Amino acid sequence: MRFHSPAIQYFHAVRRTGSIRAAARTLNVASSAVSRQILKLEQEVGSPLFERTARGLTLTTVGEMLARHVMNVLQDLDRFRADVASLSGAWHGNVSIACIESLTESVLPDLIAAHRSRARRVSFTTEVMGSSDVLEALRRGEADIGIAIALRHPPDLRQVALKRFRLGALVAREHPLARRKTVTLEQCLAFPVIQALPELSIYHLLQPLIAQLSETPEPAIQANSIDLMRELAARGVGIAFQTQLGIIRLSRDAQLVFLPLDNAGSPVWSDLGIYVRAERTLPAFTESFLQELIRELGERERRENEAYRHTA
Amino acid sequence: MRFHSPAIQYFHAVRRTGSIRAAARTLNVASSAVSRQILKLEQEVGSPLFERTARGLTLTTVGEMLARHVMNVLQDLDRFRADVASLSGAWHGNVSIACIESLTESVLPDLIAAHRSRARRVSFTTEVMGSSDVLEALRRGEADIGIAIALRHPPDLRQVALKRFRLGALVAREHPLARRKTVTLEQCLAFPVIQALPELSIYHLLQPLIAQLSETPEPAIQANSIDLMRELAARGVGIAFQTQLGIIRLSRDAQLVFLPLDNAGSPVWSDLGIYVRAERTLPAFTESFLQELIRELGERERRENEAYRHTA
DNA sequence: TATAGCTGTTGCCGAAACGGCAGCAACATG
DNA sequence: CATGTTGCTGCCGTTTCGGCAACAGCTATA
Repeated sequence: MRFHSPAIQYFHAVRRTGSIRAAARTLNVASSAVSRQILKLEQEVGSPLFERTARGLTLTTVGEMLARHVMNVLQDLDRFRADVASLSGAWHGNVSIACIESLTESVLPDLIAAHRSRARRVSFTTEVMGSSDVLEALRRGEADIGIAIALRHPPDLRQVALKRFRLGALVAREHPLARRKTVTLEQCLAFPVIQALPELSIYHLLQPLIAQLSETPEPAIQANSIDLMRELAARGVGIAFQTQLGIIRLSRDAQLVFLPLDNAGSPVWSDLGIYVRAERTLPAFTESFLQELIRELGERERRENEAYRHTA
Repeated sequence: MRFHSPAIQYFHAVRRTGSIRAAARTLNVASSAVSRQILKLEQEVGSPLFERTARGLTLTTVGEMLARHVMNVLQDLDRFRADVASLSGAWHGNVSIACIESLTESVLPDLIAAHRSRARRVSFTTEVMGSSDVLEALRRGEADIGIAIALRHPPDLRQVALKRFRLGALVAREHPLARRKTVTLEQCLAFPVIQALPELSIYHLLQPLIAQLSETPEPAIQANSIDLMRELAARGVGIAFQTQLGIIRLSRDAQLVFLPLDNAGSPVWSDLGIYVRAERTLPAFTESFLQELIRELGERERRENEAYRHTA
């Protein structure tokens, strides 16, 4: 099913790899063929699409415009293929997800497992990265669905859902604060804390609040792994700060206690956004999973708010 | 700028004309070339795209899926072209509008004239038709922007705005009812009325209300032209029913009086929707006009509601 | 019922486009 | 300075595209 000019596929490959020869390798054609298609494209558009450097090619402004169009075409072609396939009963395809680390403990594995048990021929590709990288991966067409801390998102992305979860402190069961129902930032800073590095979005959520306080946190540990921070907190090394998306797991082996964070009397929220490329219609099977994801996150949001309502 | 396979353009032409030879004529190529491209497409998709009749070709289910994809591609190509052109300062293109008749008296001509005076190189194509035809023209890609009575719209269209205007009776200045501020349907039916034929959406707005009444309207005139109905009302032939979108014109040569309609004590609304193909990003100059259109209709909605607030 | 006009399809053939190979110059890295 | 990388370009065989003419099937008209 290759009814599109090879030029646009070659262009797409060159944009992704940043090199004509590398693109040619992934396409299994000679580099000269790729080079000529790019030159032909530039001639027809009437303007260079790439800037040539000794290392390879980078997009020009017009090139980025074409990249946007080409991505629209190729993604819509995927959707068309899926539509035709599902017409003959074959509900299969790949859902590619880019998300931040907080989802990996329970939300995503639970959902994927459940979905796979129903639709066995839908495969998944998941990649964990920082919030801004999630948005970038979506823009570049390297993921279908993105889950990230809700920052200001570029206009070519669409926020299909926004769920808010309480930010909280993770402390070991033996920790002096463990008996409390909620904690404030000030109370926490009296103890050793595990700070998130700037590459984690928790850093950007807490930094402005810490800056407002007079005291500076006692230096303990800085880390860039949610998982590592959790394990450190469990060993009593310090207090970690996270959004609480793993209630089930926590209650199972109750080594850790989650304490919702209060600031100036009100909860500290962490907004989780689900994103999709705006100029795109998702294949049916992807859309189906997306709806389940939204529903599940909404469910967890509701459950958490219920659990901590008396602490608000 | 023809970097897409000729196959999809040929397919698009065949779908529009419903015939290979006709498509070939509009494309200035031999019909055999078109025929072969269609056959090649069908081979690559693995399923027939058209049903062959003696009169020509009609789309199969798979064909309609491909038509959707091809339309997405071609419309996005148009947008890309416009984007590139506007990069070099050339802000030009064509805006194609499909709308119902109520807009032709003042809204559309005013807006187009104003827009043309600012952006002289943006041309317009306007076509007047019934509400359901407006939606169909959008779906078929024959118009960029559609304005119609807000019915249930198909999922492949997006309602970008919804404005409500009061439905009212148009009577000549000398008409016995002309002095009233509002009228009810019952009051009107005591006089000769000009009924809209089912092809006009006013028919579908009024019919359920008339059906609720015990008395049947006095037969007078049935018509399918908003303009004709207005002129007949001005000559005292009967009462016409319309949405009031021409305040300015009416106050200028006050031959006619517009009486907001009341039914069971509450106003009768006529919802006007602005539609766009859902799977599409509009070119910048089209989007610009669309925003002006929404603003203008919102403005008129506001003004009318103000003018008749005391009658509500 | 015969005819004229329409439909899509197919063989044939020249022209255009595509792609592979090998070699070029320019630049980066060691 | 040597080596490896980059993109680009003649040369040439293969594939694809498109035009012409002819064919079979259907419809409407005389």
